[in-house]
Amino acid sequence: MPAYQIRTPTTALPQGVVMAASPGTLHSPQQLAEEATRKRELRLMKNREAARECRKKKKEYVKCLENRVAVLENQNKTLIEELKALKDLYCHKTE
DNA sequence: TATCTATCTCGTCAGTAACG
DNA sequence: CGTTACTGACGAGATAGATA
Repeated sequence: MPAYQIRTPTTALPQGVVMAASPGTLHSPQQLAEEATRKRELRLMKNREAARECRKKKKEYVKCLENRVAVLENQNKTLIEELKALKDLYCHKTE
């Protein structure tokens, strides 16, 4: 599992989703088919939401990495400047 | 302006890890 | 072991920019 992923189980049902009837109340093949369809639609809806959330998290993760790259590049630049200055100082001392 | 191409976005499927 | 959430891969449609 990627490091940016934190599992947080969701309990809320997506908007517009109606809970299926309890198993004991199903009888005819018609009802069974409807139940299967409902289950499939619910699964697709949840997966759709999950995919959106996953992509959002990934985007944020990438943005975070890009920020970190920028910070490190700046630090590197500063350190190079500092090293250069110290070298100059040292050279002039030894002359 | 019509067509082509590259890139982006979204939904779905399939596989996997984690949980109870 | 069954269920659930997460995510990589894929295909389809949308969009933007280039070219004749």
